[in-house]
Amino acid sequence: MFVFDLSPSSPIPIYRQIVDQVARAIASGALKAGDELPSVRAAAQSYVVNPMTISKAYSLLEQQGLLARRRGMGMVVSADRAPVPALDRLHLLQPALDQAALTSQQLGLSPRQAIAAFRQTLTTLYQESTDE
Amino acid sequence: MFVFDLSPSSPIPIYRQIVDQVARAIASGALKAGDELPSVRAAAQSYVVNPMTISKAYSLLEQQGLLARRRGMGMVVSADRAPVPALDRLHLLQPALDQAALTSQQLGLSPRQAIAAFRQTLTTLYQESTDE
Amino acid sequence: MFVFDLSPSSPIPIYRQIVDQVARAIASGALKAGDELPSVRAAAQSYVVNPMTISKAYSLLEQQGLLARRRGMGMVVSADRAPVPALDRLHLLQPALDQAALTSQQLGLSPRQAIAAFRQTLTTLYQESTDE
Amino acid sequence: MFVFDLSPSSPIPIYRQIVDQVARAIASGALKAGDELPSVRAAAQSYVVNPMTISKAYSLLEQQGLLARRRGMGMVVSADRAPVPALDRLHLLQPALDQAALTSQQLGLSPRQAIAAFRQTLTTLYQESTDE
DNA sequence: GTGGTCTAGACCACT
DNA sequence: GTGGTCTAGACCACG
Repeated sequence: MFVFDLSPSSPIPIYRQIVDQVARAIASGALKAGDELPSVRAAAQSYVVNPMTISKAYSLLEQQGLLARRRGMGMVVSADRAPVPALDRLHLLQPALDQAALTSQQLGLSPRQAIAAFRQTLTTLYQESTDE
Repeated sequence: MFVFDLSPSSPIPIYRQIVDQVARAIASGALKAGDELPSVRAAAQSYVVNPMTISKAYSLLEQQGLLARRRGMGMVVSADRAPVPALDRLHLLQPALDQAALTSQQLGLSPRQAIAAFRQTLTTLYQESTDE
Repeated sequence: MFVFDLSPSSPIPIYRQIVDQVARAIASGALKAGDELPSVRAAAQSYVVNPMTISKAYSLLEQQGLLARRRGMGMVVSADRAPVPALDRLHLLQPALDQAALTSQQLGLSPRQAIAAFRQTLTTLYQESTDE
Repeated sequence: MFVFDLSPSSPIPIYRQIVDQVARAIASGALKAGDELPSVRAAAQSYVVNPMTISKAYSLLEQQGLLARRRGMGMVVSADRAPVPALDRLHLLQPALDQAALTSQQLGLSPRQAIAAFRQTLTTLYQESTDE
């Protein structure tokens, strides 16, 4: 069963965190067509969140065509979704890269410096997840 | 005169866009002590923004000690601000890098791919500003 | 044996689709007194539907007096049902017409356009069923 | 200012009624780009509905690109929406026509009868709105 | 059991 | 003033 990683204190609304995580999990293939998601009530209890917050996230994902409702039987990953090819996944990363590049430029840093810092950040992050 | 780059449709509030851009310009040395900023009225008119929004941004920058209010003469960059050393500027870049790295990981991309895409993004951006 | 035309993805609940179709078939004379309906189990298997859904639909039809339960032998169309006169059948059509007319008006279409489109729709539909 | 026609007793959820009506009004040209909608609070008070219900409808319309948020200044009809050509508006009517045609067929009515009844329905409805 | 809708009311952010 | 988010809790429809 899929696990969310929610930060209630983050400025990003909870429902948005859920939407983003599910969307990325589908894009990366971690969630496949037909996979079930935690029920609204179960997720609400697990993450100590109001059921409506979970429901709102699921509804948005349904509208995007990523999830499908099975009446009375919960939500599943939509059938018509192939894992997104790596090239398109890079597109999903682009906004974050644009932001970082712009900030770097406005700070007067060189591309060399920015890339070095990004490499360091990536290394640390990916190592953490390997450690677990 | 300093020029803002504002996107009303961005999820980042307008006043925040202003604050960030001014702060970075000062950190990078693009804005130096004594440099004048556009008046609230002028900026509001130029960028089709509510004057209160400009004013709020200036007030925040004043609170941070980056700008100083000269009565009847608009805002100027504070005198006591030396350009921030490159090492500290990297710290200002870190949040954007964290976001990009996290997104990359959730999309199932390799660090190699992410760095290559970031290098490309930087190259394009820095070239544009050279062209002008 | 009577055939249902069920759309699991339709916003109309499955049990309602069944009820409506059987009721209309009886009204039009397509189903006559004594005609048998598929057993709950058979229908559930054929249409990949929860048996309770079929059962619920049959129960509703029984309540309306359209179907009769013969113990151990499935459901049959009630004996006391004469085909509904055409005038009354028009009444059963009215809600669908009301909906179409209202939509047409809200879209700013002329009655002329709406009727032309409806005629086209009917022609296509009736032709299809003749072809089979 | 745009006026809704809400039926709290209808099986169609209130937020859906709002979404449909606004979408049709934009499609028909009754609402034009830049037109303002009633504020969430004002509408909630006028129609004796919870503000969240209005807000939900507006959010859905924003997602569809029909409405745009002006931060702190309410919702307006999105700028990039030309009135939908009549041909496309007929497409929006099609589902209702399909439903009516199918019902008519299942009732064993002739196309002639169905069209006559539809014409009558349209005439009554359009006259009513002229009378007002 | 499942999700959907709605309410009442609180708090926050933006302009 | 504007809309957005979240909660707590009720009720409904579907399978």
